[in-house]
Amino acid sequence: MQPSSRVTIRDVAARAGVSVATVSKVINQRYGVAAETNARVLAVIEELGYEASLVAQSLRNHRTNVIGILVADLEPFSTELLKGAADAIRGTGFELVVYSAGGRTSDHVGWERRYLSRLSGTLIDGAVLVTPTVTNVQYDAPIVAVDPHTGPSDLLTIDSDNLKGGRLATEHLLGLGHRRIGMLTGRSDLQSAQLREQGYRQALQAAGVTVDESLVAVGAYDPEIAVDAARELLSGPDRPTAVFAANDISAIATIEAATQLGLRVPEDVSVVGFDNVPESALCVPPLTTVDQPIRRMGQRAVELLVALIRGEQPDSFHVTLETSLVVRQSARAFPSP
Amino acid sequence: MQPSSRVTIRDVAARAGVSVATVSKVINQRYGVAAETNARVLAVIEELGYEASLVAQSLRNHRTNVIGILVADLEPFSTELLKGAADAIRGTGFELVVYSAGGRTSDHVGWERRYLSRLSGTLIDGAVLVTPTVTNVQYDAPIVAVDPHTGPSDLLTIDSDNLKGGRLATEHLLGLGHRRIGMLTGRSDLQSAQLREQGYRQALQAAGVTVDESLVAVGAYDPEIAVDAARELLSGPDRPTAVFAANDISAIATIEAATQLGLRVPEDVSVVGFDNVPESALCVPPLTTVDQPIRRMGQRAVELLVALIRGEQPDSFHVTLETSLVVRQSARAFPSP
DNA sequence: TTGAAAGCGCTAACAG
DNA sequence: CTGTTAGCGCTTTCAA
Repeated sequence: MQPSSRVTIRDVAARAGVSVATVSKVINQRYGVAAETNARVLAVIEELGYEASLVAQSLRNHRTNVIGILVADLEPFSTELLKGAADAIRGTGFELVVYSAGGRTSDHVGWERRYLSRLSGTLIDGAVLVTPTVTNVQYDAPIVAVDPHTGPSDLLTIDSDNLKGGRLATEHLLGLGHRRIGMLTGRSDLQSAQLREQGYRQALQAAGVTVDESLVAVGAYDPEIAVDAARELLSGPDRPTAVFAANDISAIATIEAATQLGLRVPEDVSVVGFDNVPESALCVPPLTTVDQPIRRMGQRAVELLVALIRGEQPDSFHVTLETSLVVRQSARAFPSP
Repeated sequence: MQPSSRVTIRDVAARAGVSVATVSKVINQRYGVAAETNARVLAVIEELGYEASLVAQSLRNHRTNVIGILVADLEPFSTELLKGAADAIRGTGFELVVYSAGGRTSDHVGWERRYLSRLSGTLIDGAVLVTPTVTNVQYDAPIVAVDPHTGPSDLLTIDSDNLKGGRLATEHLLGLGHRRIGMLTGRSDLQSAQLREQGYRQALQAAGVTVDESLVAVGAYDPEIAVDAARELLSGPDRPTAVFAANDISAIATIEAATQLGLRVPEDVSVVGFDNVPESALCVPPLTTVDQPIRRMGQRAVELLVALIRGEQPDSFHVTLETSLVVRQSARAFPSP
């Protein structure tokens, strides 16, 4: 990158024959600039194609009008959330920047603390944290957490009714006649994962089915971990006839594992997922899953954050949206008719 | 936001009883710091939870190791691309930041020039431009364009075989017996839109069908514009029996418009889309569409950009990936059997 | 081995 | 109305 090729405020000032302060005033529409000077500076700005450096500006001003969305990775869930966030940002006057920690969060717990430290106060006025790995990120800037970490926290949070969702999925399988129902659990540090598992256990218990712990394996919301765990789960002689996976990614991985083992879905194993990301409809067979309104969660998170930044009192500290069952074709009656 | 609550290098220096310069050296692992001092500073950094401000750093250093992805909006196409970009970024040592112009690009042509000006040189080392609205963004930082603007350009570009895709879609419809085939075109400033339309025209011509210009309407890749255009197109007494929409979003909008008009898809109108975003499988009926490998495009774009930033010669200046037809259920034989 | 000072691009007081 | 100056948080000479 050649030095000096970027147009700075000094270039504009020099070309217009004024000081940088004057140019700054023109840019920020401050009072005290002669109409003629104003016009001349504006012309030079146009001519040179000058735009103020966001970085330099935010180092001075503490308000930047950009909000950050910090995600562990860019995968179906987080990108779906981004669509909702984008919907909500329009017309607010804020801009959106997304930071991705680049997956593999396992080897870097606390990435959001790091990112927040690096960005907040400068660059962003507030942040939405998606599936954070820690509970307490105390910062001066407003923060909203989506699908938060377990444990008590003073953060504002958005989530969906994971407990009910877990129950719904399991009850569906029970209703189809399954009794040996396995579960691929999620990222144990997230509330959502714990609640989905709890819903699973509650539903089984309510139906008088004892949980066989050998049928519960960790999928960690991760496709690779899930595919291994699912293979293991489905390999035994006494394998489950149905599997509830804690998210769609794991459910898809389960179908993959089943296929590798020569098992057909849903004829030999039924699979139910969680999330209802668009990919769940693409998979073969189309996935029966629990819908959580991901886009709406992204929207609410941004709305809440913007209100906070504007100094308004939030009307609620924890928002929980509804979940519901979406029946497609990956689960069917047992024993097979 | 309370002032002074952010931990800065000065806080660390004060607490460790050294100068900021020394702290900086410790952070950057420069030579010339006593082992003992080093340890003490490190301890304070840990204690205070200090992280260097990305903004301040990048104002000084011209290298930041972050690359930017500039998108017009966060919708199915761009988010799909992001997934590929995220795949490619792992292990490169670069971080990813996504900037969204917040849709409604129509009222702001040249958003990417503005963003680039605001970010490049500071904050990002290079950028991927997704569906840019202008052709010449000359910058000191490396740039790769995905689905580029029309007209000659010196940018490195990634796209897919849009001409062939347009032909494939139209030939499929012709093969089903359709002759009155309408088209909902895309954003006319993008090469992809022009080529898809050209493919449509070529296929019709090759089949000896004259293009009825009243059957060609502008959808602009935009759901709202598309739904209106589709309604118009399908309202006439002499309506088309099939519509090729320039992207899946428009195709889904077409199905919506048809439904509003009391027309069934595919019984009364066949619809074919373009992109094969996950949403295309979710729609009712599942969309027959042209697949372009969006994730792979995102991957290639990032790979190319990283190579460029590292000063390597790119092996190619324009990468065009394959397109293929995906038959689902939104198009069927005409006349209906 | 350490620190003082300059400066990245910008804005805000304050003088002129 | 305009320019000078200081400083945001950081890194990098250069002296001490």
